[in-house]
Amino acid sequence: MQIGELGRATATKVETIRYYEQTGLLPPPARTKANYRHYGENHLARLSFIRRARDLGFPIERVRALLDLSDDRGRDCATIDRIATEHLREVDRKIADLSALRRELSTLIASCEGGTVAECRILEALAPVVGDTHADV
Amino acid sequence: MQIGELGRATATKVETIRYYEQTGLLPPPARTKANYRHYGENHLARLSFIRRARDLGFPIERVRALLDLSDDRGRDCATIDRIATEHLREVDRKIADLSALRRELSTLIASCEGGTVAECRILEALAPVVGDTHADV
DNA sequence: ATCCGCTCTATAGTAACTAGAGGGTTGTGT
DNA sequence: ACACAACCCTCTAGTTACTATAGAGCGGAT
Repeated sequence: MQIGELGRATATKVETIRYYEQTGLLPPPARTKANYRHYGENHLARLSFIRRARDLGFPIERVRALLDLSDDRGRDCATIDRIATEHLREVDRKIADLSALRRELSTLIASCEGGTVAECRILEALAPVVGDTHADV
Repeated sequence: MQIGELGRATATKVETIRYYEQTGLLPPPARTKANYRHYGENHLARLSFIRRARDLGFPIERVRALLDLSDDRGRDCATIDRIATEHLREVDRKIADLSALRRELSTLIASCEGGTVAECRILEALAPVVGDTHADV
């Protein structure tokens, strides 16, 4: 598979793929004798993961950490457990936020179908956490 | 509330808040006579929404569209319905991806507790959609 | 053989912050 | 009253994660 096809399969611009290779997120693929990049299934899986994780709001370094969980065969369970648990907590937080947003969007749509432009509480779906005075990311 | 306090309450750097004001995402607040920005509850709610929506991977323009749903009192139901339904679809997609990732993380953690560093299928959680040859965002 | 659409490298530009310089303000301590 | 830390201000420059452009090579179809 060449770069354009990989791009289409993952909704990624060709330039972005080359950028990921530059920054070491995607391993350099084999080259044809015309110096074209040649990708396989493993690249497809990895790039798909990167793109979708990015779409979910994980910064590059967090994506890299998730990929490392998959790559590093030689790490001990305690370390893997700690890192995975951390990620799990963040995933749960994101799911909770999305569910709240989903509920408000549904309500909004339902009230529209009912004919009334109801008061929109969408902002309250992602309301501030009370008492969260330190709130470091 | 002044800018630093608002920043702490929403885990946002002061510079970022001023940047959001510059770009029109956050309305300019009142000023004290020393020219300090002075914020109220509405700013807090709005900024919280912006930050959390950004954390969920929505680009600024999409956040703006969501905020407009909340702001624009004068729009007809058909328009609101169309936009909200679009957002809902994306939210559902994100929830599905996060749920898959959550499942794989849980499996990984469980296998660790079982003592074995099991084969990690985390990459497959966000595997490419087969036959998705166009895949535009 | 030539055209069109792909690929290559290298560099410059954009979006969304982030950090720093240089300077004013406000609350607390003596 | 004065100092001093911890705020705030504007303005500008730097960083991250792409995105676009320039200039050139490859490769299947006509």
